[in-house]
Amino acid sequence: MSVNSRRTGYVTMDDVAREAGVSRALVSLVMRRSDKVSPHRRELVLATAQRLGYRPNAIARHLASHTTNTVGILLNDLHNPFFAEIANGIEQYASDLGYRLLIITGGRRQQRERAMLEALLEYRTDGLILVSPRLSGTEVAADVASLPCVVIGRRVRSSHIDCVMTDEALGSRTAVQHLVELGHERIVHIDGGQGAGAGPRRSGYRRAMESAGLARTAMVVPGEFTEDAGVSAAERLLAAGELPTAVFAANDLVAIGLIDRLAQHGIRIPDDVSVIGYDNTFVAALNPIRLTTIDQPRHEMGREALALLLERMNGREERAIRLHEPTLVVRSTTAAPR
Amino acid sequence: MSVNSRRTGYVTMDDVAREAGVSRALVSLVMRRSDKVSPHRRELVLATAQRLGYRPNAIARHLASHTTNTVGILLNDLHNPFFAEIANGIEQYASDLGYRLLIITGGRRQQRERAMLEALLEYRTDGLILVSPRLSGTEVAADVASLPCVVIGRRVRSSHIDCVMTDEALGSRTAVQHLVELGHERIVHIDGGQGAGAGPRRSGYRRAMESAGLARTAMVVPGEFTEDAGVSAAERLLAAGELPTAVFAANDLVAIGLIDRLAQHGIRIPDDVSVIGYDNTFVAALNPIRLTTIDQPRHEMGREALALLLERMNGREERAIRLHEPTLVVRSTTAAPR
DNA sequence: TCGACAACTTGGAGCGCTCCAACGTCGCTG
DNA sequence: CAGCGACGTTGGAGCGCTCCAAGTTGTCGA
Repeated sequence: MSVNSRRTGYVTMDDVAREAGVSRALVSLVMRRSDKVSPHRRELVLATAQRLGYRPNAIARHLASHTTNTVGILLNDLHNPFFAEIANGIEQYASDLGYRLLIITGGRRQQRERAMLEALLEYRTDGLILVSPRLSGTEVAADVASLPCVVIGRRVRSSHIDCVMTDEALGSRTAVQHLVELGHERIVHIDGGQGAGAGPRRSGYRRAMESAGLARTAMVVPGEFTEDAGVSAAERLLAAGELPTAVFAANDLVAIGLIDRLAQHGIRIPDDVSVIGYDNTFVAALNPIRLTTIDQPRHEMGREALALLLERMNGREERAIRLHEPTLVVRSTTAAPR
Repeated sequence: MSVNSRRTGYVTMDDVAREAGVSRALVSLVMRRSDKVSPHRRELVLATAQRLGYRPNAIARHLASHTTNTVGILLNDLHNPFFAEIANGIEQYASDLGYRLLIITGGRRQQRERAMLEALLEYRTDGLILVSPRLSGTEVAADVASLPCVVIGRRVRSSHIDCVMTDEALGSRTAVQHLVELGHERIVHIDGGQGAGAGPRRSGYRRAMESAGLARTAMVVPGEFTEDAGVSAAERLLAAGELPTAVFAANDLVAIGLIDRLAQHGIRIPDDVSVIGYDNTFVAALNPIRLTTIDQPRHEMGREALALLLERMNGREERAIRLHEPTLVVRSTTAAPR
């Protein structure tokens, strides 16, 4: 056993080189699949590496080459299917390209998100994708400075950060229009509070109601992006006495919580109240639920974020904003009012 | 601007040292929060680092210190809530401890899982957590060799690999017993095919049926861990003519697919057929679904896997197997047969 | 047969950090 | 006032790899 492998427990490039009787540089070339190595030598090196159980050390490679082949991802919350599906989209494309993902979740608190972002930056990944970050735009921009960076789900005004978003205003308008076309007038919006995208959805709702001539019946119930918030909102509506004929929920989870509580009170969906969600996560598609909702192409958005990142790495300087068009998915929770 | 920062675009420890008029080693000590630095110097260094915008390079640190403070996670599929919830459990504990997670998903194919594991190993993470790997136990054992490793969701017989599992046989028995106690006799099992845990659940079902004296009515419908498999199974049952009075599905998704298709045929759940799932992912708890199921403490399992890993890193030699007790969660999809 | 030119190889200088032996300094003790 | 720890601090030798300038071969036409 060589000196090195005795030290660290790992076989190193030096070990392979010594054993194969070639130089370390040659082994390096073989490992990097250079075509400047004669077939004979290549085979010799590969066979030796195999025999010794050599595995390249990515850490050392990264340090020496100043490139990591890794993209850092800052997620809000793995638990939320919306984020998981975006991550999945990134992941699949990345692994096709031979990129690795370093995933860190920021958790609910802004404070922690900052710490996590800080940690992520220490890894010197080739780029960064932030999914619905809670941090302020200026803070993000300052932190990531020179690193290629793409933000998903929010607009960040900084010339060196790209954004992948959906047109939230259009999404809201589409939702409201769908309900209006069915004949609804009393349409309530349950919002997403501080969450990313909540603001634009809320104002989109307001404008859509106005342009439909329904400004006077517009009403926003404060919420959050959770099922519980939907339950609370339902209770609030029930307590208020007269129910609206339709509800536009900030996301699918809110819609589901709402529907459940209303159902418990004998209110039928969509007969008595129509409900539309947002995101079209796989949960909305589940058959016992069959929620009408606004689709965001999560998979595609993840994929595109990575694509933009690669463009940046390859030198693109000008800023890119990708605005996806949200689309209406009609299922079983909306119908004409009685 | 120093030589270094001009080269790589980053401020290095040398830059800070030079600027502060101390040695690089001192800066290193400060960055590692050593208490062998005088308060005066510490402050000087920190202030200088702050001023220059210095951020430690984790890559270099890892190479020099032979420890990464990072744990590698190999997940089957981020999209499946079961895995996402386990990852979430690991993540929360890890970030409390200051550990990072390098998450890689193996995807469906075994071939790709092998490549991903290989890639993960190159990162020389301090440890490895494999969640329901598809690779054979011997292959896993050979690959991870000397690295601390914990497998979740499956038994791997290798003295240097720990396992965190639930007692699948007990889970199956619990499910069957619940149905038997309600008065069911014709209980069918839809299995998980090749997936991790499918085998033990299947045989657990068989044994439970036997000991309930129902061996003759036992029947296994081949499936997979997906909603679609549940749909197919439902069609198969419908085509077979006489329906069982109860179904034990391999997991929640299968149960949901099954319920949906049966419902489409006018079959009421649980009035006509009782259905019980497995996993108790958050989907099962959603109110429009309210699936009776067997709970696996996913969060806790993730947490424990990491805890075991840390023990290994701290020198534990003997093997640990943690067997969690699955528990019955009764909701609205099971009842006495008519 | 010789030189030129490919095609391959190689030594060595880093990458940015950790770690350790060694080196001041000091305030004290005898 | 020499001698001695204790405490801070430092230089330098790596960690395992990449990358490049500088060899070393081999081939081929003149």
